Formats: sequence, structure tokens, C-alpha cells
Amino acid sequence: MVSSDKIPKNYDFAEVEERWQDRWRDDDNYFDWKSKKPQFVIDTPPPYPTGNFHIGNALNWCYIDFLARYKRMRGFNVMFPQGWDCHGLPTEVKVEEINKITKNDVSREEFRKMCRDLTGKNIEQMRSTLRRMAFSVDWSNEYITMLPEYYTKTQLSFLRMLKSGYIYQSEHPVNFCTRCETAIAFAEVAYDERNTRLIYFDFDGLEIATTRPELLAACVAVAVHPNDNRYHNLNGKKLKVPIFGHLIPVIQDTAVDPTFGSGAVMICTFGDKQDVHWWKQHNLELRKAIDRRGRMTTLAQKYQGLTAAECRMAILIDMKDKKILIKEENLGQRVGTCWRCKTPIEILSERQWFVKIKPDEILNSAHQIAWYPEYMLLRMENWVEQMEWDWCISRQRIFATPIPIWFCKKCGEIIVPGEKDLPVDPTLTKPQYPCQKCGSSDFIPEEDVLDTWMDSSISVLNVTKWDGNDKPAIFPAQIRPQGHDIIRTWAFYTILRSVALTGMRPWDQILVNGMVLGEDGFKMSKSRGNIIVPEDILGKYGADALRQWAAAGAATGSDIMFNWNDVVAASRFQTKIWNIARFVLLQLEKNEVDEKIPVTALVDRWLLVKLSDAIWKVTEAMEQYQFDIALKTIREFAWDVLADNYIELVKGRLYAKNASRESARLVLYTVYDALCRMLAPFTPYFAEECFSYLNKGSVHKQPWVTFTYDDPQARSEGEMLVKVVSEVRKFKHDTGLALNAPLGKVAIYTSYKIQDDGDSARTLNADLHWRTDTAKLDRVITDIEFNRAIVGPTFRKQADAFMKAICALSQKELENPPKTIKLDGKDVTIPENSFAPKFSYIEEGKKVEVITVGDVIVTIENPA
RNA sequence: GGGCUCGUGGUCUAGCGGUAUGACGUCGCCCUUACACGGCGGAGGUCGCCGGUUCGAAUCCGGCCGGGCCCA
Repeated sequence: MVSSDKIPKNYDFAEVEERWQDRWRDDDNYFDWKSKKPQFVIDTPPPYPTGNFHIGNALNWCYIDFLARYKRMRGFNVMFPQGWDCHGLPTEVKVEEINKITKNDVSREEFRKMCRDLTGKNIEQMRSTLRRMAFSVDWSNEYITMLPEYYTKTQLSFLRMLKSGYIYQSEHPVNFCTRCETAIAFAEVAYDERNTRLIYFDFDGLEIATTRPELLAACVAVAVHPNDNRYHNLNGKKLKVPIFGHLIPVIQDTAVDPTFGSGAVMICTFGDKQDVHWWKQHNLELRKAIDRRGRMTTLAQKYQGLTAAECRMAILIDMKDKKILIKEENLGQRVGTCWRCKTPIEILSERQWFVKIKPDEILNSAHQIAWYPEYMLLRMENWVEQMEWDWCISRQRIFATPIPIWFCKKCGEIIVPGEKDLPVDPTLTKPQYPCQKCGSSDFIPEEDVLDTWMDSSISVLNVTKWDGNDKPAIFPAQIRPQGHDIIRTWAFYTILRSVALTGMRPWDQILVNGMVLGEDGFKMSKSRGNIIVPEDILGKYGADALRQWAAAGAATGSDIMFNWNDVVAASRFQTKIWNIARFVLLQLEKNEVDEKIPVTALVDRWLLVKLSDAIWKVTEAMEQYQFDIALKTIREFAWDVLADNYIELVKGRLYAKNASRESARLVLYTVYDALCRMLAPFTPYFAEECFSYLNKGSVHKQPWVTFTYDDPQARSEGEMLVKVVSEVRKFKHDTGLALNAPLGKVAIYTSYKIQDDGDSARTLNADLHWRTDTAKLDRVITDIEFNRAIVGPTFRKQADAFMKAICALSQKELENPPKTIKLDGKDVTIPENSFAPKFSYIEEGKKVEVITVGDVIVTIENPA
């Protein structure tokens, strides 16, 4: 035990957190590949290395660390790896911005290097925040997707899926960002509310309304509703496209809304997703009017080379000249945009690589995973069930994993590298052998690269050390912790890929966290100015306080508003426990606690009962990942039960040299030890500091508390005692007495003998007597309290009648209730504990104050 | 327009079939040798609205209103 004069009066989080961060060793948290303990592998989300670990990440990582630390204490061999999902547009955009270039201004290799350098710097910054937050990351299992060790696996997974038929290439309409000049997946399309103009014009005698006149060159049909009488005469006819002059058919389709615009729709390749439907369904021609850079093609004739917006203006002017423009209307619409740069996406038909979506396979696997909270599974189901297109995985960018493919220049055959030769960049190297089909040695490299989700969706395969053969020994992982915003992307893709590559679900459980909102209740954003950065909180209140906010700010899974109040409250809780610690350690230091002596005093036994309850509740909550309940239970126990009730009661006994002092000291020791352990997952620095004074090593190396204690007598008598003391305190307060002021003679009448070692007398500073005789008082019944949980189910529809009948009993009958009572003319048994009379007392003879607590009567004589 | 989700004292939050949890704020009393970053106590809510089921609903069901997320 450390001597109490070495314990500082105030808890200095900054000093403590820095000291322990220095002292802890990385290898404390390494996964042990040779261990016989049960494994607990976490598929940590690899964040995008923006350089800033934001508060949403912080929430996510707090959950991970709570459960990682908890599981270690429960004897699991835990792997909490940290990955970095490096590839992708944002970094390319940032590099272009910083260096004021576009990707085409430098060589591919040079551009890649710039991206790698920036990413490396950003990772370094984020690592330091992770460490400061005390996240018990297994740094021996860190991975960085832009490094060859990792993207070798990405390429291997590509080849495997190509071989098994999951991956194919074809020309197909895809979402395309003309600013980033790349295809993107549906999951990457964001929707924006924008205003546009609906253009009505004369289309070869037919009135058409369109929002995209610039696509006139790509018009391949006009559609009307089959029941629209206005257009019956048009069926089977061909119309001449204005300005361009090509002929297109009129088709009928029930998907046309006759009430929108003129009821006649121009189908272009492609204005929107609906166009793609019609195009497929009616076998229409393909006319590409917009190219990858968003410029009009030769098909657009004199408008060639204009941007889509310029072309729109020009066409409108020409329509006016030709007097075919009828009118324009304002129209609000939702536009699909690139989620990175907000440019409206075009749907272009391009040769791309795709991954086949097999909804049944994915759903089947999703159902084998336990979802926390459960309803998040619905979001996955809904997403999977409405998938229509396969997953487009090719991108026309640079900073990404290369697609390991060449094409034979002569015969077009697809050439793949040997798996041993991976990784490859086909733009830098050549196949080892000539084309097996035609023998040619001329190759065209695939310049497209892979979607970044192709990297990150094998995170779980990477950490479980998948090498392409079967499923790894430690696969599947035990848990995937992530936000609900990426269920349709990362969770979806990971399940898909695990099933495709191993035939199995990726994890046993998935824990979904909510989003962090700003203090104003809105999503944090620069424009709102409501962004809170973790570093700010760390500086003001420390990591442990921020971690407490994450645990208790909201129920697991629900969105959580950032709230300084919660952080302040968390920090105050630490102060409170710190003071409890100082008190406890002061009591413990003088001589060693004898752990073998029996705990005898009533309140001591009562506290152990309460501790046992708290431990059980906290443990249950941790098992269900209900961190809010766990931490709140600890707080309630420590603050209300231990500090405000128990310590107040036992103080006097500890100060006096009473015989049962040792019993209290052992209880304090037991409780203090248990509190440190239960706090360890939540406030690792604070718990470590408190525990260190016990000289028993690191709290993080201790097993979880499993202390149990049962003593029904101590439970009910202790509960009663605490209530009585609190009522008498309230009495003192109400009569204007200081709580420690001397009180006169107090008699407590109970039906059983209480031996409290003088605790209540000292606490109340009163001449206090526990008595089992009957108080000489007159009492009257003023009210009856019913136990509806008994009355309701027993009497159902007669519950009201029963309660009325009881109320109608006389004072005497209520004091000694009969066994039965008449209800609707029938005698019915009165259930036990179905009601309790409430008494008030009339003093007799001596002037006494009377307080009742249940059936316990307290009289106070001569209050000072 | 569809799916999911939320709507609880001034603010935030727990509960999700037996008449409401905690925090912050607010008001009053108390500097009692662990703690005034504390203790004790008070005020403040017809649990969004309307129906239904039930002996009983914040809690279940239906409708409506309002917020959020995801999607068309």
C-alpha cells in the first residue's frame, strides 16, 4: 500500500495520462498467435488517412477499446488491429489542390508518390491521437492498404474472383464523375437538392418536356403511357429528332407518368437510371453524346467539344430560333452527385470491370451474423434487395491498386499474371509469357485501377492472414464495429467478398454505432461551424473524460449529440472517485488488510450485497455492449451507494477504534479493487492510476471482477437502515438542523432486532435506540397503497372493484385484514402484499416527532 | 414517394405493459477532518397529437404531425 501523503490532493489528468502513456508498452496488446485462450478478433475499420481523427472515429474507437479491454480481462486473446484505407479520390484531389496540378500534369508514378507521401504524413498524425486516447491497439497487426504487402492481397483476391466468375468486364452504363474522370459505384453517389428548368419543346409535332435538352443528340426513343389517349395515334410511328434529324421510335411503357410534363418522355442514353431501364427493356440504340470529360462528342455535331452546360445553352438558343421552344418551368429535383467533389454524375456507357451481386448469398450470410442493435440488419436487407446493377469496381484514376490485367494486342485475350508474381502494375511490367491463344507478345496494359472498397473489403481477410488458400485458421473474426452510415458500403462489400472468397460470413457479430452530431443537433460540418475536434476535448478534460462521454452519452447504436456538459460531468465523476480513493487509501495504509477475516457489521454486509448486484449488472451490460448502462451503473454505485450512503455511515466507526473496524476496512478494500477493475475499460488512465496505489501491478492485466455475495438479511435490513437514516437526515434538514448537529433521543421500532455496530447513531449524532417493542402511539390510516403488479393480473376486469372494496374497509379491518372479501356477491381471497395501509401517528404523552419508513416507526425526542 | 429511426421537465438523456431515470441548469439550507469539482433538500413533465387493444400504455397496434438517416 502506498502511503497516503504521497497521493496528490487533486487529480491532474494531464500529468497522469501522459505518464501512463509513456509507461505502457505496445506488446501488452499484441495478439498471441500461439495462445490457447479463446480468440477475439476485431475487424477494426481502417479509416481514411485525412490526417484528422474526427470525433465520429473517436466514438467508434471508444466502443472498440471498451470491448477489447473488457474481453482481455475476461481471458480472451484479443486482436485489435489498426489499418489505414489509403487509396482513393480524396487524396488525389488534395494532392492536385496542394500542388496546383491535375493528375495528367505529372507521370503516373510521380503522382502516386505524391499521394503516398501525403498519406504517410497523415497516418503519423492520426496514430498519435489514437495513442493519446489510450486505445489498446495491436500495432503488430497494423496494415496500410497502399503498401505492396496489402495490395498484393487485393490483387490476389481479384484474380481469384475473376477465376471463379464473380468478376467480369463488359460495356455497361455506369455512374461517372466527369470532373474526377472516373466511374463510381452507386454507393458513392450522393444526392443533392437542386433547381433546374423543365423545357417544353416541339418534337416533330409532339410536345415533349425534358430537364436535359443537351442530351437531344443522344435521344433514342420517345415513350408514352399505353393508356394515354392523347398519344394513341403515335404507336409504332417514327419521329424525327429536332436539330439532329435522326429517326427514333415511339414506345409505350407503363412507367411513364402521364401527369408529368406533357406525358411524353424523351429517352436518351443516358439521362438517368430510368433511361437505362427503358434502353435495356426495349432494346434501344446506344448513342454516346457526352464523353468522359463531360464534353459533347462528334455525335453532337456542331456542338462537339462544348461542355454539357454550354451545349444546353446553345441548344436552347437554337430551339428559340427554330421556334420550337414552347415554354420553361422551374423544377426542383434531386441530382446524383459525386460524393467527393459534388459534381453531378453522368450515366455513361463504358467498358468496366464488375463484381456480380448475388443477393441470396449475401443475405444468407448477413443472417448468420448477430447484429447490435438488431434492427440494423433491416438496413442491410433493404439495400441488398433493391440492388439492380452489379458493382462497378474499375476506376479511371491513379492512386489505387492496379488491376493486374493485360490484353493481347492481336487477339484481345485477357492475360493474367501468375499469383506468385504479384503485386504487378501492368503499366510498368509485361506478362512473363506470350499470349497463350495467339502467341503474340504485344500487350496492352489495363490502365484502370480498382475501387478502394476492393482494398478495404478484405480487411478481415488480411488481419486473419488469408493467403488465397481455404479459410484462415482464425477466420471468421468475432466482431465488426462500425457506423451505420457505411452498412451499404463497407459491411455489404465485406460480406460479399468473404462469401465469394471463403464461402463464409466474415464475422460472428457486428456492432453498429451512431453518428456524432454537433451541439446544435445537426451533423457536424464546416459550413455550420459546429465541428468539435477530439484534441480540443483532450486538452481541456483528458482522454478518460472523452471516453466516458462516448460510453454514457447515448445508448449504443443511437446517434449521439456532442455535449460539453457530459464531458464536464465525466471529469467531475473522476474527481469524486479520486476523493473516495484518498479516503479509502487513508484507511488502508496504517496496517495491511486481512482478507481472511469475516465481514460482520450489518452495513458492511449490505454494501457487499450492493457491490455484488452492481458487478452483475455491469457484466451483463458489457456482454451486450450496452456501455451506457455499464458506466451509469458504476457511477450510481460509486457515488450514491458507496460515497453518499456507505462511507457516511461507516466513517464514525473507522475513526473510532471500534472492534468491527477491520470488517469495514476489508469491505473498502474489496470495493475499491472492484471499482478500479470495472472502470479499467472505460477510463484506462484513471483506473490504472487508482489501482497503482494498491501495489498489485497494472489493472489492465487483472481479470474481470467476478465477486459475488449474497445475504438476504443484510440486504433487507441494510436497505431499511439506509432509508431510516436518510429520512432522519431529511427531518434534520427540514427542522433547520445541520446534518452533524446533535439530535436528541431517537427510537426506531422494528419487528426484528437490528445490530448496526453503532453506525446509525454516529452518523446521525443522536442517542439512538433500536427497539423491537411496540411504540406507544395512536395511529390512523390515511391512505392505502396498492400493488398493481399483483392486483391487476389477479383480478383483471375486477381490479377496480377490488380496490374500491378494500378502501371501503374499516380502520380496524385494514389493520388486521380479513382473508377474503366480497366482490360481486362472491367471497374472493385477498392476495398477499396486494396493498399496504399508510399510517400517520398521533403523539401521546411525551412530545415526540414521528417518522415512518414502511412499517418502521421512528420517534425523535427533544430535537435540539 | 419508399425503408429505417427518433420525438420524455428549460436543455440533453434512460426506461419500452404496472403511474417516470439520471445529468446539466435553477432555487433553498449546510465550508460535517475524502471531496464546496462537495452534501442535504425543493420547484419543474397530462412521456409530439388523435384513436384502438388492455383491469392498466411513455411503453403494444393504427393514423396524423414534426426531426434525422438511407434510398428512389
